[in-house]
Amino acid sequence: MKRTTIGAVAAAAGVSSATVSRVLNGGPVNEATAARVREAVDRLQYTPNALTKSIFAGRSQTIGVVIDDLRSPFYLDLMRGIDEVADANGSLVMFANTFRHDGREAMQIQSMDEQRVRGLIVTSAASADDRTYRMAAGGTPCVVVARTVQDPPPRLHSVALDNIAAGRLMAEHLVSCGRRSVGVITSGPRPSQLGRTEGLRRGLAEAGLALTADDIVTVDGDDGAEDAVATLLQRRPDAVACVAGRRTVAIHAALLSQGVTIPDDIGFITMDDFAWASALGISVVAQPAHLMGQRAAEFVVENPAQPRTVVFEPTLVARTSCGEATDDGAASR
Amino acid sequence: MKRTTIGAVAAAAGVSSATVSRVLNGGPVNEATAARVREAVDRLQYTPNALTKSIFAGRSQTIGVVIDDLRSPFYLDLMRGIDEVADANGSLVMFANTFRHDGREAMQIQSMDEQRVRGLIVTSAASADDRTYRMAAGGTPCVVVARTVQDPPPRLHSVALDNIAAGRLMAEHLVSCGRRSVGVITSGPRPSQLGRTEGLRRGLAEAGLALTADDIVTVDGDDGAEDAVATLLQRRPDAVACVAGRRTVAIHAALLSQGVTIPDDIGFITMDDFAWASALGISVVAQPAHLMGQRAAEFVVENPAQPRTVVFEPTLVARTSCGEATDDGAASR
DNA sequence: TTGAAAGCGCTAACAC
DNA sequence: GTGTTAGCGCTTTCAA
Repeated sequence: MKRTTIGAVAAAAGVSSATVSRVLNGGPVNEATAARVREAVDRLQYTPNALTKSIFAGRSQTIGVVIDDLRSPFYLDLMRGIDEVADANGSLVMFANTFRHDGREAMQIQSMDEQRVRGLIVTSAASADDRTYRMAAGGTPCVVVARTVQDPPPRLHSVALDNIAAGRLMAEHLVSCGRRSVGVITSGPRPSQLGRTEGLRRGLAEAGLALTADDIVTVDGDDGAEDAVATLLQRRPDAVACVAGRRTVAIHAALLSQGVTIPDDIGFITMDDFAWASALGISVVAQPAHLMGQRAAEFVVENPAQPRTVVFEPTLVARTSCGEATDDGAASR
Repeated sequence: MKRTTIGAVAAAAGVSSATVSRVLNGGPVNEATAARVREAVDRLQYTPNALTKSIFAGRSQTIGVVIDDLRSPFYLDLMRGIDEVADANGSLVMFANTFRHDGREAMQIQSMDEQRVRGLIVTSAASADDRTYRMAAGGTPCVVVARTVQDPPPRLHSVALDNIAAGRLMAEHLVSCGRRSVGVITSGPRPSQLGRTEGLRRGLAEAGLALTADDIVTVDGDDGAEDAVATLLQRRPDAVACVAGRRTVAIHAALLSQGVTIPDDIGFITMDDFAWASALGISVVAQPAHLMGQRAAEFVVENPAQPRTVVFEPTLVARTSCGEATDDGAASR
């Protein structure tokens, strides 16, 4: 199953392979010769080998993305943003899903490096940081998403969310809807989760409300949702704030299955907007995921040497799941 | 920004590059020499160039996926299935999103071919068929998803759904819930849509119910949902069947915004299961998307010469959006 | 404007 | 076991 090579085309057109290369990549070539070459390309159905090309360039035209969990609405939108600017820049995107399987991350990043990707976008845990540092040091622009890195070396950029502000937004909305004791669901001690929880704490504190360690529970995957919610409900909160966007479905289902009604018994707010949120009346704090993806890809394409960091502001999308907001924060449910 | 090459490692270890290659890829090497080489690899942080490797193999280890629209729950699950078997086979997946932008498809397939992907999985329109045929003819295993191809050449496989059965399932459920006049929403004259509509027609016919051309309207993107639903509602159907899974959100929203209540005024059933369907009580006919993705990737990995076709059976996931089902099909709402 | 030749980083024969 | 020598398919000097 031998493929047509540039040499075969050259032979068919009666020119040298250098000439074929020139007509394909735009060098100075006689129009008549060029026409002959193009005819041969068509006739032989020649498809240039991008792999070989990349050997010369030193790298491919592909942008690598190592992602946590494609199912999360946030990552989906992020991907679309990345894909858009990749496409606009003649790049393809190569993609690997870690499914939060630690250890897989490092291997996948390594694979991307072996593929000589034009740039790397990672949404993974800090565990893979040294591999990323190494890649950046090797000259590949890297972008860490959803997390800032301290003291980044050249070519290591980040695109993040102001998580404190996100938590604060949640708290303010909850308070303005008259909620006074909120339970928090987090997916673990990652920076984003910690930041949002801290924001929540501060926002609540400003209203004279305290958030104690007991008010915060950790979900362990979707399967842990029932347990987490049951634990939280024992403290009889009047609202639940979920700072782990990817667990929204499971937490919401658990809430309902425990027999509470939203927003009458309990208010509910979560992270990341999603298509069905509006049908369900679920209030959320949204990240500009699409924009963040675009920005990340732009960092790759522009490839600045100096490390860049951009922090986006979250926005509140108030619907009905926390009750009605009032200016003075009085209860209105 | 020169990268470490195999030659540099060889020099550092005082051996030839052939020996380095052997320790990396498992050839017969003296353990002492091997140790020295590995030390040099670590010290120099050598990352082999997968691109160059692929030149020899004639192709890369990457599986290409050209997808319609990542946002659709079906494609998301499909991707996860593909990714799983790719990962298990040491392959990465390279991905391009056409967003149904005709013409982009052909270009993206061409790009995949230039990347010498190990195999191609396409979910695209028939418009790109000749490019796919050509790739298959060139020796690259290709899998068309969600559509069967007639008279496939060697290495052109397909993974599809029994669309007629899907439509029939919808019809049967609707009928058993006592619905007698159903309106259908489709996204256009693609084989899958046509098949499901035909299945619906047959299923309804068996219950003595007719489906006329006026009962079928086409949505033009999410923005067309309001119009499509308004048109359909003028005929006062007692149920709406949406055979375009990707439009579920928009159609559902349009239904509500026109003031109908589900299932009291109108029954609603759609294609493809999704995480929130259960919270919303929406009945669906589901495709085994995850399995289909796995199967598609397996065809690529196994690379049989003979064209293979596998047609999956859809399943009904009955919830509450059509009312309660009864055995005799009497109304029960 | 074109061709010959060198070489990108690696693997695969073939000797030793 | 290990080194030498050819390439893989392409681009890129350098002459002509």
